[in-house]
Amino acid sequence: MSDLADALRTRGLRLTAQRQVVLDAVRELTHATPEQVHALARGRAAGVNITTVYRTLELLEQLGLVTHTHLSHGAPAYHATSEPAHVHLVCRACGGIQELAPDLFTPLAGALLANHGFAVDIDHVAFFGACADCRE
Amino acid sequence: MSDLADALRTRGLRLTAQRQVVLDAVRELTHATPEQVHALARGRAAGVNITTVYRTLELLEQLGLVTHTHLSHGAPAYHATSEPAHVHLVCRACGGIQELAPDLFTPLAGALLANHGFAVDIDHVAFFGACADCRE
DNA sequence: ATTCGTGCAAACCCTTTGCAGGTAA
DNA sequence: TTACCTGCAAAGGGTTTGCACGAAT
Repeated sequence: MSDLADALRTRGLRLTAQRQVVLDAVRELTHATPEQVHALARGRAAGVNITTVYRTLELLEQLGLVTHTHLSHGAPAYHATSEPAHVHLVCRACGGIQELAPDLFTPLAGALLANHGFAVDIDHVAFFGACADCRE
Repeated sequence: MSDLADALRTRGLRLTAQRQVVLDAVRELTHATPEQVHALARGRAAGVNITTVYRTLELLEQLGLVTHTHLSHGAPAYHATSEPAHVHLVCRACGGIQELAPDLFTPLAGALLANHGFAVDIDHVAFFGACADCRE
């Protein structure tokens, strides 16, 4: 039994082809926007509607199976929680995205919790700036 | 001569009442959305149009007089670059925003630059998570 | 007199909502 | 059978664009 089926079952919700396909798409794509998820999912389950993609992403997030970050001014980026946690470095010049293991970040997260009582959601961390190539 | 007049003059651009009023509004408000800037500015310069607010914010950002951050899913938050740099702690539960001196953050910024060649834009840093009150 | 800037309206993108029919359980 | 889920279409928020008038220089 899959994670999805379990999570749905324990809440009395239904397992549908659309939900399966949307979760699969998020897992395969990295930093996928709702539109990108839609593009992949619609080819697999006979025309999954964009509306359903939005509703399903929201549901999957409540179930704890996916999260999202804001990596640009526009659409949010979704990824599966089964991936290892990471922070994002977003270059404002070239638009490139680097993923980083959260190691460098954990001391700061600890300090924010100790000094300010603030528990950072590490999956939502994105730093904007200029990457090595664009800084020259 | 004001910062604004100088910056405009050196580029052959014109000083208008609207531009003055929009910059003043950003300086007075903290984390102001374009809509909030509009609300304040329109009362001062005989109905500044929302379109002009957007165009002026973009211009002021190019001139280096304001910057913006994304503190929520929706509208961006503008602030004047004359304010001291700070990072933002955004609570996803209550929506509250704390500002923090960047001290805690500078070691990480240094490490990102040294290890990854990435120059973080400190005015765009926002951490999402749960504040002390909402964590209980 | 020349540009540049503004207001208005319409278009645009992304997202949410209302509703009726379809489907998992 | 009975909720729940989906698709469609329309509405909604935030933002951008085209165009002609108006204003700074």
